[in-house]
Amino acid sequence: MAQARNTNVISAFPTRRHNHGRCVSTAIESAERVSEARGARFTAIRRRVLELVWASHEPVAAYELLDRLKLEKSNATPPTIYRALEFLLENGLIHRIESLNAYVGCGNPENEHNGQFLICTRCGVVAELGCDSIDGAVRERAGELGFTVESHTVEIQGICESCGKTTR
Amino acid sequence: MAQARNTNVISAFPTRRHNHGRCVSTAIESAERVSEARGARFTAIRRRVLELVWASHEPVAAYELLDRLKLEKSNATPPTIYRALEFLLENGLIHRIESLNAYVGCGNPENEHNGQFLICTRCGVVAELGCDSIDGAVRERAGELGFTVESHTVEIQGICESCGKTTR
DNA sequence: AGCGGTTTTGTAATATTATATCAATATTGG
DNA sequence: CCAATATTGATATAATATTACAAAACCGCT
Ligand SMILES: [Zn+2]
Ligand SMILES: [Zn+2]
Ligand SMILES: [Zn+2]
Ligand SMILES: [Zn+2]
Repeated sequence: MAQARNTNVISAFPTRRHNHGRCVSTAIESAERVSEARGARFTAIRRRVLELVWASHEPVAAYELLDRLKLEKSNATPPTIYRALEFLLENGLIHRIESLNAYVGCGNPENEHNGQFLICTRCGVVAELGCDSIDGAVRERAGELGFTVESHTVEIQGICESCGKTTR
Repeated sequence: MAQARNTNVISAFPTRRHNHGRCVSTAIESAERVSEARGARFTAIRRRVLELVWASHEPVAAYELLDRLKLEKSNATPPTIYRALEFLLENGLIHRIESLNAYVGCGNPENEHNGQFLICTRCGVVAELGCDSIDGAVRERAGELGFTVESHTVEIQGICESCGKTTR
C-alpha cells in the first residue's frame, strides 16, 4: 500500500456562472508545467484538444472533438483526436469516463490520481472527487482479498444538487 | 438514503478448480426465480446467452457471445445478442464492465445492487464485491455535496492473489 | 547549418461496439 | 380463437476506436 493518497481535494459541482475561462487557463498552464516536468511535448494539436475538452464540464465524446477540430483543421481524422487523447490521458491531463465513452478535463493534473466522478444524469455535468475515504475503502477491501490495486474507476450516476432543486 | 444495502456478500476470486458447473446451474436457477418473480420471460435465447456469459468468470464481449451463439443458431445477429444482454442487465442477471465493454454474470441477482468489481489484468478474471464500506463511502461523499446517487460503477484494476504469487 | 535518430502528424483503411427500423412470429389474457 | 403485446428476424447503419505506413517536424549532436 505504498501509494500516494490524494489530499481530499474537492472540485464540487461548478456553479452555473463560475469564471470558466479561469478553469481553461488554469488547465492549460498546469498542462504546460506537467509536460515540461516530464519532458513531454505539449504540441499545438494536443493543446487545442485539451482546450476543446475543457469547453465545458460535461464529458465530450471523441467524435464531437473531431467535428469541432475539423472546423479549424480540415484534415483532422480519428487518429488525430485519439492520439491527442492518449497523450492527455497518459499525462493525467484528462480522464476518460468509461460509462459514457467520453472525456473530461482533470482539475488536479499535477498530482497523480485515479478520478472519482459524480455524473449528473439530468444536466450532464461531471464533478471530480479526490476522496480518500472511497479510495481507502476500495484499497482496504481489495487488500483483504489479496488483490493488488493498480487503478480504479469510480463513476457515480445521480442528480446534482442544483438539478435536484429544480422541478422534476 | 433509503436504499437497500447489500449484506457484505463476498464472491472472492474463484479458485482455479472450483466446481464451475455449479456456478452456472445456480445462476440459471436464480434467473428462473427472478424472471418468475418479475413476470419476465426467460426465453431460450436469453437463457442460452446467460449460459454463454457464464462460460467463465472472465467478462465476455458482445461479439464474442455472438460468434459463439452463431455456432448453434446461424441466424443470430447483433440485435439478437444485444437484446438478450439488455434483458439480462435489466433483470440484474449480469453486469456490464464499463472499462472493458464486456459482460459478466452476477453472482447475487436476487438482491438488487450495484456491482463493484476486482478485475485482474493478468488473468482477466473478475470478482464481484458487495461491499458496504465502499458503497457507504460513495454515498456519504456524494451526500456531502448534495448529490443524490442513483447508481454507481466501481471497477478496480490490479493483480489477483493467485496471479500475484506466480512469477512475474 | 547539416545529419541521423526519434517523435509526431497525415492519410487511408479497417476493426469493434452498438442501435434503428420494420416485418414476421410467438405468447398471453380474455 | 382473437386481439393486444412481446419477442425475434433481418437489414442497414451509427458510433467508437485502432492499424499501418508514409511524410514531416523536432531534437541532440557535431
Ligand atoms: Zn469551469
Ligand atoms: Zn483528476
Ligand atoms: Zn465458477
Ligand atoms: Zn452482481
